[in-house]
Amino acid sequence: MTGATERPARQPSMTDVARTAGVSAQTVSRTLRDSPNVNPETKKRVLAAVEQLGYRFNNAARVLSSGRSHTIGLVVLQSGGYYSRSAVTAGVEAAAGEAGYAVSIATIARLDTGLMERSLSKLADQGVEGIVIAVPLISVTQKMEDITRDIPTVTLDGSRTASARVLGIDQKEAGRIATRHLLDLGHRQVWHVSGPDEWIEARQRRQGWQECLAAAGIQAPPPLEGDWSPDSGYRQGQVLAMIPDVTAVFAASDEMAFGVIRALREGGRSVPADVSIVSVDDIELAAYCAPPLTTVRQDFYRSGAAAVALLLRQADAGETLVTASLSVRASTAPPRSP
Amino acid sequence: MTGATERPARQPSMTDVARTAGVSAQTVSRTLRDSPNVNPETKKRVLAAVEQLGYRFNNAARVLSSGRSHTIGLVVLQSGGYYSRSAVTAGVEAAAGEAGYAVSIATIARLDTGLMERSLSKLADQGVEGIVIAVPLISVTQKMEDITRDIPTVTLDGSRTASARVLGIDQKEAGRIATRHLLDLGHRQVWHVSGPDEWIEARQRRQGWQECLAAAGIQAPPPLEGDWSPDSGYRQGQVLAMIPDVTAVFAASDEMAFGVIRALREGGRSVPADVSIVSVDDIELAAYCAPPLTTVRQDFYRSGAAAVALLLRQADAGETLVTASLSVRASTAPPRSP
DNA sequence: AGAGCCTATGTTATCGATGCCATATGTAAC
DNA sequence: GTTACATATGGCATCGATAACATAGGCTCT
Repeated sequence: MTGATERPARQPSMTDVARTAGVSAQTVSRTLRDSPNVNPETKKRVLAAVEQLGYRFNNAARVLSSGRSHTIGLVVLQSGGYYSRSAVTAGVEAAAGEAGYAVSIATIARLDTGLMERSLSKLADQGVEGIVIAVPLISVTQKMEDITRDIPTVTLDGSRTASARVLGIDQKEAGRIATRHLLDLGHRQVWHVSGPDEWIEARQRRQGWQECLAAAGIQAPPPLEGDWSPDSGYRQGQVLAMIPDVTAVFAASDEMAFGVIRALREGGRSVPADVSIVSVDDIELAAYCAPPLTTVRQDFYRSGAAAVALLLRQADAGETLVTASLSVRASTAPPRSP
Repeated sequence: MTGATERPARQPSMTDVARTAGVSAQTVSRTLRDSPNVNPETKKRVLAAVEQLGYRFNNAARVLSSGRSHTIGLVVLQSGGYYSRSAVTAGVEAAAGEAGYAVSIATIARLDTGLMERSLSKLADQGVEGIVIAVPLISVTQKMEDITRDIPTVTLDGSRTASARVLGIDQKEAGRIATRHLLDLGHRQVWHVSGPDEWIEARQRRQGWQECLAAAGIQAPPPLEGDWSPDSGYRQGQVLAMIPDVTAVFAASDEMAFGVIRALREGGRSVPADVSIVSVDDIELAAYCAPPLTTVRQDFYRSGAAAVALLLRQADAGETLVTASLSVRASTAPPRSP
C-alpha cells in the first residue's frame, strides 16, 4: 500500500530545501531572509536548491512563528462611485507594497454599524498589523473600540475611536477655493450641494464654503444635501432650478455636479451663462463632458500612502496632507449682469 | 523577577480559553467550529470563556494546521478608470465573503509581464487557494504557468495559461447590440473606437461590431484604437471629425465615448443630430452628462461572483454569464437624410 | 448480558518557519 | 599561547490550532 506511486504533491518545505542543499533548515531560513552571517558559497547552494524544488515559503508558518503578519487592513466602501476613495485605495496599496506589506481589503456595502463591526472583526481575525479606515464611523461601538485599541488604526475621514489616529485632511480648503473662485468671478451668492452629513469630508467642504462666504460678508443659503451620486445632484438641481436668483453653485463632488447641471438645463438655465458650477474631485471625465467642469483637484492618493506611513510609524498624525488646486474649465463664468 | 506585575498582554490562545472553561483545547476548537458532538452545556461554558477573555482565533495557526487559507487572490488593474473592472471586484468580494473566503488583492499599475509575475508570486506566497485574474495576460511566462498550475485560476479576460480556466464572457454580444441599434436607426455605416488590442473584451466587442456589419452586407471601416480613457476617445474623435460622412460611432467604453463626443462637437458636428454614438458600460454618469449616453450595460458584478463560484467548484467553466442590455438615451438618433 | 455503536471528550503528533542557544571554526589581541 | 571575539552553522523548543486516534460512558438490539 505505502509503496504506491502516489506522492500527494505536497509543496516542498524548508526542510526539503535544506536536505537538497545539504545544510540545516535554519541556514535556509537565514539565507532566504538575507541574514548577514551566511557563507556566499552556502547561499548559492541553498538558492540553487530553492530553484530546483520550486520552493516558496509558507506564509502561515512564517506568520505564526514570527508573530508578524506583514499585512495591513483597509476598510472602504464597496460602491465604486466615490472617486477620492479609490484613489486612497491605490495610495494605500502602493505604499504598503513598497514597505513589504500586503493589503487585505474589507469592503462594506453601505455605511452601517453592523457591517463596520464585521469588517473590523474580519480584519482583526486575519491578524492585520494595522488598519486604515477610509469611511466615516457613523457610530463607534464598544467592539470597534476594542479592536482599534489592540490594532493601530488610522482613520482618513476625521471620525475616530478613542485610540485610532486621525490623518489630518483639511477639506475646508477645497470648499474655500471653490467658493472664492465663484466670488472672484463676481457672483454675489453661492449655493451649495453638499455630500452626506456623515462624511467629515462633506462637512468640512461645507464649512469652507460657509467661512468663505462669511468672510465676504455674505449670509450663506441653506445647503442642499446629496449622497455623492449624480442622481442626488440631479434632484437637488431641480430644487435649485426653481429658485430664480441662483447664479453660482458649489457641488461637493463632480458626479453630483453633473446631476445638478442636467437639472438646471432641463429647468431652462444655461451653464455657465446663467449659472456657474464648481465642484471637487477632478475625475477624468470632468474635462470631457459638456461643459468641461471647473473643479478642485485633491491628492487623495497621497493621503492613502501617508496613512500607511503613519501606521508604520514613519510619519506623524495630524499632519495635513491633501493639497488642493483649482482646474478652471468651462462650467463657470461671470454672472450675466454684474 | 518573575513575580512582576507584567503580563505582556499576549492575545489569549485556545489553551487559555480551555483552561478557563475547564475543558481541553480540542473541545474549544470543536465548539468554535460548530462540530456536532459537543454538549450544549459545555458549549455554553466555552463561549462564556471566549467572551470573558476576548479570545479571537489566530488565523496563521489555523491556516498552518489545517492547510487551508480560505483566501482568494484577485489581480486587477490599479487605475480605477475601467468601470467594468471595479464591478468585477465587487462581485468577487461579495461572493467570496459569502462563502467564507477572504480576498487578497494584487493590483498592477499597468499591463506588464514583470508586474504580473510579481503579483502572482505575491498571491502564491500568501497561500491563496484560488486566483481570479481580471486583466489580460499580455504574455504568459513559465513562472505564470508554474503558479497557475499549482493554484486553481480563473481568468476573466479570455486570455489564459495552460491550466487556468476561462470564464466565458461573450463580449461580442455587446458589440452586436450596439451596432444593431445604430443600423436599426437607419445608419448605413458604423465606425468603431475600440479598446486596446491586448484586452479580449476590446477584441470581442470589435468582432461583434464587424460581424454585425458583415451580416448587413456592409464593409467595416478600419477601427480606431483607444486605451479606454476619455482622452484617447477624444483623440480618435478628432480623427472621426475629419471624415465627412461619419454618422454613427460605436465606442467600446462610456469614457471613450465622452471623449469622442467632445471632439466631434469641437469639430462642428452635433450629437446626435449629425452623429450618433453608442458605447458600453453604463456608468452612473452616462445618464447625467450631455447628451445622456445610449449605452450597453453588462453585468460584470455577476461575472466576478461567478469566477469565485468556479474556483470553489460550484460552477462550470465556459459558461457565459455576462448578459447585455441596451439603455437607449439621447446620444443616438436616425441619420439626417435617410 | 454482551456485542456493537453512538456521543462527548481528551491526548498526542503535526503543520513550516523562526528564536534562541549551542557549537565549531578562524583570527586578532595581549 | 591563552583569552576573546566574530563568523558560520546546527539543534531544539515554540508559535496556536487541527487531525487523527484513543477512551469512557450510555444506549440499543438480540
